[in-house]
Amino acid sequence: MRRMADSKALTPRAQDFSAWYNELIAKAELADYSPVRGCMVIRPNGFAIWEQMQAALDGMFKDTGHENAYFPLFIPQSFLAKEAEHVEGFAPETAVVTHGGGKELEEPLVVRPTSETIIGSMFSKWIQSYRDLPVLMNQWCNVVRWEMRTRLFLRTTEFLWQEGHTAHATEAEAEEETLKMLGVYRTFQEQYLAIPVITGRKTESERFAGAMRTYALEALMQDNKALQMGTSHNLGQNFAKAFDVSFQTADGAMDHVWSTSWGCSTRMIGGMIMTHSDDNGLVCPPRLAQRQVVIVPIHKTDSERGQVLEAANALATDLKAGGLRVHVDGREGIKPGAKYYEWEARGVPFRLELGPRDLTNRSVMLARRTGGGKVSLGMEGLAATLRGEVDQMQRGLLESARARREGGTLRHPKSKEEFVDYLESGGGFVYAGWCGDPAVEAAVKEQTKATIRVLPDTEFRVGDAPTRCIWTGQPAQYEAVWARAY
RNA sequence: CGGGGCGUAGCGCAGCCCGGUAGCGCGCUUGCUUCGGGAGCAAGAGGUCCCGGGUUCAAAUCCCGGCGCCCCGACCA
Repeated sequence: MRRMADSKALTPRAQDFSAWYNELIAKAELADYSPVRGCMVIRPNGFAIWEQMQAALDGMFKDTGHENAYFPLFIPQSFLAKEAEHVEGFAPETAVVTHGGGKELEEPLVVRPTSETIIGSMFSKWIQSYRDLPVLMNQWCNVVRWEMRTRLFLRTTEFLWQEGHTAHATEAEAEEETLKMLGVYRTFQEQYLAIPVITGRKTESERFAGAMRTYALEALMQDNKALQMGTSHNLGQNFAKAFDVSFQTADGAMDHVWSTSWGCSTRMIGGMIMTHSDDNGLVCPPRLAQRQVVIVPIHKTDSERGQVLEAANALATDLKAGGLRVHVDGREGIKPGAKYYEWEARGVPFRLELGPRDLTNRSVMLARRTGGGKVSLGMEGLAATLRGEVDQMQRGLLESARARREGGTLRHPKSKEEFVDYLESGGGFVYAGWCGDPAVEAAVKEQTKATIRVLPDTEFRVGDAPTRCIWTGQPAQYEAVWARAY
């Protein structure tokens, strides 16, 4: 009995975080390995989460004036080369198609690692006047980056994402857009994923290849490693110049547009897993759960079964009308306990147990995936009660994730030794002064494996900014957040 | 690309050292009994032992050569 229980349980996080992560994904049936190295199959349970994310983000993009479009998978190889930094950054990780229809192609085609180039070439056709601006587009698509080492959801050769691409008449407008979308991501990640993020600027070493400035959102996972949850780039006029995206201004002059791009991907699913889940399996924030409530009917005899199932279905109908996503698990031949374990592993936020005793009492047993055991509830007003539970769990997940992050954060170490010790002993974010020298970044990485995740926005800082670089003791140019990262 | 590990039933593994009819657990199918925290019994289905050579009367097992995957390091959403 003991052994059987063990064989069904996940490796505990404390024992081996990486094994736990992989086993959880298998057990919750979120994804599986493909026959092709480095690629993943997203299974229905995982894809449903992605669909919830897409729906929420897509609405937010449209609310901010963006339109969806679709640009092709294949990009002429020469396009990448038009922006010097861009080709240097992406060439090593592209997949290239050399043959089609049994013949060698005149020009090889790159499978898109991102679409700035093809979009730049199209924008140059479509944009003539300042009256055409701004152009605010987004596309949902797959991209391919030939990675050396992969990990389900966090880094795979092919992944799903959205990439927003915009063109503006002025630098200020482009910067505003870049920051606006960073804010949209932040709202989404806090309100839906329940993941607290730090926003800020990337340093030169982590700037997007071809961008003028890159901003990012960084979250801290349960193992105290940082995960980049999305990026937003002010591309300046770099791609506009490379692809001649120019327009006539109101006073008749010619200028190149200022463009932006921003993206976030299925990696967020990995971030969600590593932020909230526990040794029993996935914990899915209720706003993103395809099934917020699962009803498990309990019965002994056939007549009970009929009655209980009927009541369960009626309850489901009622709750659905009340705006909840509900599933009745009427499978036969599986004991209720087995169903409990299964739905817990899959991250369903709420379980309702409905049996003969409940029918007599006009009650139902509620079990929460996080934040408390079972309680008996009356049937009256249950939908409203559960909507309240959804909100409460959603807030609770964000709050506890924020508390955990702050617990794993060191602000302003007193010495270089304290800084290094913290990073080397499995600590999370460290806020410390930085003189701005890239060589310091490299040296810190060499010794501690930690990098500057972000130069944080003001609101994430506490107290007076450090005056000295933690590494060199020189005057600090920036306050930086350091961590080991995925 | 460097280091480590592993390829045997859907999944996890044993068997290999010491060659001789391919096994165990979970899962799956059918039936009966069960059902408020991972059910029990009974009967079944399911395998080119990663691939290709070689040695041998005989290879999952020994030898040679490939391939693949996972984990740990250098790059990356």
